[in-house]
Amino acid sequence: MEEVTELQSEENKLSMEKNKKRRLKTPAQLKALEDFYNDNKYPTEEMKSELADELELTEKQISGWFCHRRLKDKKMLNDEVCANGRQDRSSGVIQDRGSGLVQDSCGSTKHVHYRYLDPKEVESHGLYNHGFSAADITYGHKNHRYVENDSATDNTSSESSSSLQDRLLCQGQDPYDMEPSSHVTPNGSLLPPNTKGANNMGHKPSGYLKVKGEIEHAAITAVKKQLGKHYREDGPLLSVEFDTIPPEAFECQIADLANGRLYSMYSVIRFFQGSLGLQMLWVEGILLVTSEAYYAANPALPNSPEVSAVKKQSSLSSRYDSYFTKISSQDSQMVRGDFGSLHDSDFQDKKSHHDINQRRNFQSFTNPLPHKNSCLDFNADSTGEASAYNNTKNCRKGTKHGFDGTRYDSGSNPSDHYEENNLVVNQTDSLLHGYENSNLKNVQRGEYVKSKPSNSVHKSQVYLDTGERRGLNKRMAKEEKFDGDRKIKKQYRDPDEVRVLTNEMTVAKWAKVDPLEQYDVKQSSVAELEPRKSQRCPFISFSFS
DNA sequence: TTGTGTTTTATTGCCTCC
DNA sequence: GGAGGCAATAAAACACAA
Repeated sequence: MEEVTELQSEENKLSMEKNKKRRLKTPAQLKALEDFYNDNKYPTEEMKSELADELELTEKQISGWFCHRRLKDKKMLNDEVCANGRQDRSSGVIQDRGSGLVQDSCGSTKHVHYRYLDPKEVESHGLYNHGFSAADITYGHKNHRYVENDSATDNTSSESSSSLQDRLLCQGQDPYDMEPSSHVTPNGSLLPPNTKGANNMGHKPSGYLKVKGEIEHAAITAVKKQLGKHYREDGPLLSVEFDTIPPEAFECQIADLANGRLYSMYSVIRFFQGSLGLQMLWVEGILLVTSEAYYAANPALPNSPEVSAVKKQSSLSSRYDSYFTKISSQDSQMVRGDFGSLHDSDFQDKKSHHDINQRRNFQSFTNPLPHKNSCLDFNADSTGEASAYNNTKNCRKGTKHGFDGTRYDSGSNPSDHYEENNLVVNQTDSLLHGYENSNLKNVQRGEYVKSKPSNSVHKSQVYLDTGERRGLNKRMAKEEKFDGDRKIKKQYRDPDEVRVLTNEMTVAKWAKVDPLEQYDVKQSSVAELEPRKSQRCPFISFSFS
């Protein structure tokens, strides 16, 4: 009898050990579970039973799996919120830290999951924004992710989570990009990117984050200062961090009906970025030029009526104005466009769907060396394939629509011709010599508001299909990255530009750390290089072959 | 090959709701 | 009080770099 009991005990022990030995679900099981989970996160007993039979698992296993799956979702959501919170704090532009968005915003209502917040990431990853806003983090998004997984062969929950996390965390290639879309109210207070952030009000970040918070208040003030009287309390929300130019901006095109050509809006933006060395960013409907030269006001905005008055405050802004003026006045055949229309309701919808991509993509459009960024450079390495699609457009745009007429005093040098893709670029000597000074001129403090761009250029939206767009974005990003690297090397070969480059890089580097210092550095850069500002304002003229 | 970190699975205790 | 869910924990499985 005792032997029987002992034997049973032994069997039970073995059974327990056998059961304790966890067994991985097969891919098919996981797929079925994931599919089911997508439809119903809380299956009933019957469902569990059916699923258990179907998958040859126990109901207990099914229940456990669903339980853990929900936990996983929750954890991932928290992680994402944390990531968002970190990038909010570290994006280096504008943020209201004092509002109480705290580091533990990812904590559950029950427990504070500090283990989900790696302090190291705050210092490392945190500096490289992930480009996810809280709005992006929805169950719908997740569901979509699972749907995608369904199409894959052997997709496990592990892979799905990894893919999402990759998207979240592996976008930090370039420290210059991907600002999240947190917002401040007109008075500068933070609109928490998530409700949990709000729930955690009262806590304050400590140490590094605390410092950041205080600094970014100043950044808000700085931008307000830029906006000056055009800042309206009742106006559109000022983005805490500069939104990147939406991909639609690069996709919408400007039609030159007379010549049967289309020029991308990206061409225009690239032109300003490259030729004028400006960093252009969307800030809630405002095209903001972060080198403090000017910003282009969206005519649709409440403050737009005041724009025309401001643009005359600076000769520099007048120059920019002239660009658009000439576009509108000289080329009457050009269909008039509207920068601001990028921010109409239609765009906003699109924007919400492409937030992730745009932040990711714009990284590639943001040249770390903006003052050397031009379509000339961009084309220099192009092979003529479609990957240079916008390069050509860029130059064409510049040629046909006022770039010639607004090249100020930079004489076109016919000898400097680069022919590529049926395009001839007339390179001015200013590109080679006085280029960086455009920054310096532009950097002068003041309010520069471009006159209504909507009256100057017109977009006729020609959207690529998703796949094509994705491919182009990818390719552009790749090329841009390569181009940027190449330009860095190129620039270092030019001793005359090394100093400027260093300054630029310093600014960029500092900007990642301290947005307030960024302003100081820029100003100091201006002061340091001020004596050279008499050089001709660089501009590039273009002409078609 | 090994150490380390991450993910997944199983178990357990606590809480809430009916 | 039982069922279901959540959260914590442990441990196996896995991935990956040195």
